[in-house]
Amino acid sequence: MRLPHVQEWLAENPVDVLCLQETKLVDEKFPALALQELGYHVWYTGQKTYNGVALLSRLEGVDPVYDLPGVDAAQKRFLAVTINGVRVVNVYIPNGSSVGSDKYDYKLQWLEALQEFLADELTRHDKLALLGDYNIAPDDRDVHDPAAWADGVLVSEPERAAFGKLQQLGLSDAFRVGNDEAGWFSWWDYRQGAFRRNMGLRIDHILVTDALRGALQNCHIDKTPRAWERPSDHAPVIAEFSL
DNA sequence: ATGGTCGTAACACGA
Repeated sequence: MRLPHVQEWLAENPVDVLCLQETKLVDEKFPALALQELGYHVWYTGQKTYNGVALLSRLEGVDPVYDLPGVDAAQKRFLAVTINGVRVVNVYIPNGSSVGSDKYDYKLQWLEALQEFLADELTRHDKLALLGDYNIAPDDRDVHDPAAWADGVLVSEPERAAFGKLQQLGLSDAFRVGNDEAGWFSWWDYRQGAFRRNMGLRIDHILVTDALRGALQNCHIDKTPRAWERPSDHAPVIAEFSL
């Protein structure tokens, strides 16, 4: 976790809720105090070197869940907390490595388990947001070079179908509520000067129920921290609601 | 050209 970057970003963007993925820290090493000092309640579940998710909130939260039922609990990729009546579900969906690999099969299984979890949660929560690193570019507008990426991991039809099933549960892609343009990305490879050349993918998303969609004021991607020194390869997605 | 970068960790691996 790049704590100085989180602190610097929050100073400019004092959001009510922040979801982090790939913290890559065991819980004993999570910088809870530094974030509490900024006025946040924190929840986190992590492991050494890989995965790890965290959730920050200015308001108190209840009913935390630290594992997605039905998948390997050793991989820390899931964290749900209810804040101000909104069920916030933070996910780090598996990357999948390459189409046809064991990791790809695991990704599709994980997405199936996520759909089942959400179908149940949605019976109890009118206002729900599913957000994080999905490792899926929903359609070709979300890919800098669709021909080069065709059928590869992050864009393959089964992955996009799984994303579609999440939408069919009644969830809307907040970014697409107000923007149908191609060429807006949230992740750029470290190689080949990909960020400078805007060779990216939009794989980080905020999906919301209709009750939240009605309160959505705007949704955008902040490319600023991707240009910082030693950055994350992702850029934050920001959604604003009037609740 | 089946490459390239990054971080952690270890001389490889996952992203």
